Amino acid sequence: MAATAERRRRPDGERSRQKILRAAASLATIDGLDGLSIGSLADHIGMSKSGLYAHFRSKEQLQLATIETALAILDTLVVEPAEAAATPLERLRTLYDRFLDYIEERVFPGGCFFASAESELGMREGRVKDRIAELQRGWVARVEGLVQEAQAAGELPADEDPAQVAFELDAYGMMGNVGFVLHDDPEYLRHARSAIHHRLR
Amino acid sequence: MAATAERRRRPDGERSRQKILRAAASLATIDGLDGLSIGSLADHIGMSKSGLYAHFRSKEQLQLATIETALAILDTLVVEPAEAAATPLERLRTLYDRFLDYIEERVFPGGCFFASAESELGMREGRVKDRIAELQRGWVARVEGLVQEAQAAGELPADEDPAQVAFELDAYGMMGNVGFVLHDDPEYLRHARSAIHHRLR
DNA sequence: AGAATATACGAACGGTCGTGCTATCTTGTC
DNA sequence: GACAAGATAGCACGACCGTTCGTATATTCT
Repeated sequence: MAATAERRRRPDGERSRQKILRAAASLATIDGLDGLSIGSLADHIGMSKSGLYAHFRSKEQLQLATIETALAILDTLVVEPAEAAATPLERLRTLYDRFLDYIEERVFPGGCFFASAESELGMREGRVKDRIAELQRGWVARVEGLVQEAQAAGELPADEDPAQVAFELDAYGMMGNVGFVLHDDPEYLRHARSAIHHRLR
Repeated sequence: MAATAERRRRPDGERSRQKILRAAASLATIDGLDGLSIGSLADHIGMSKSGLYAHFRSKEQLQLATIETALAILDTLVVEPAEAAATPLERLRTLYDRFLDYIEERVFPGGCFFASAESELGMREGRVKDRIAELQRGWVARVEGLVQEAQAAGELPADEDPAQVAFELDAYGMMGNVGFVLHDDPEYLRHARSAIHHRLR
């Protein structure tokens, strides 16, 4: 009768897995999600290549797991604090304030993990690109929804296209990220903050 | 008497070189400037790896030459048409109109060559990254200068920070590019055009 | 305590990477 | 037509790539 004795995972293995994935998310913002190599990742955290590899069935699985790890970090640092704000407009402002903080604090050394991945994977094919595209759509949909809520609450002018507003807000964040990383100059983040706050006035 | 017999290049060699560099610029927008490999590039244009390599002293030299080739294409398709316009404001509008055309027409399969390179090389080091950063600064300086000229001509409100306006214009272009490539959806370019034209009103 | 399994390692695989060396064509100049 | 030099190809190198396998150790379950 179905002797499916599912063995439990060991805590040290789970700790290793988290360590691998956090390092992978960081290195991916420098070398790219594809440019990241298993050997250098193993060296970076002091593990053997085969020991690291055993946690995943393929490099693609490692990449997919890395994306989910980065997503959890973004949720904790950016999305969840924004959801705690009182009004839709405050949620929007907090979302982008926390987003720009998360870039400036170099949570990932190469800026926003997802901005990097979107640029890198734009023309690729496969599950990794599909997941990144899906998450980008989800982010835009969230912003667009908040804009609509703010309009319904009378906090933003109701005659503007929410999709257009969401596009512009995201553009400021994206450009702030790229400029800040490329020139190591927070001036770009100041421009982004200024543009966002002016747009949400 | 300096017998510096400068040996001339042969035209067939120059043709090959151009063919290589144009293909390299295209492939770099898919696989990245670093991800591009000499072997696959050689296969792609039907040449041997060593025959291709002989045109350059190293991969870095190939990358640097590829950047200059992409720059010449951008200049021809975007910058020069803009400079032909009558007023500063018209030059600004033409610059971004041609820029978005150049993305939409898929001059490079992965969108704007320089947008890709900026995102990829943000945290790298070396001459390739330095050149990309230099060109990005040059582009922003050009836009900022045009904004100042337009203000001096009374075509744009004089109470705005030119650097801020340039940041926002560039943000629209950048986001339009990334979204268009990632989702293969011209909606992002429409948003970019709308935002830019509204900003230059 | 003993059996079973999760974790980690070292070694090795076929393949591709960037990079040289050498030989063979092809072209322009005298 | 001879000759120098540019253009291209063939071949090989050491390094690294993702991946697999066998094995030793540490933990959990019976």
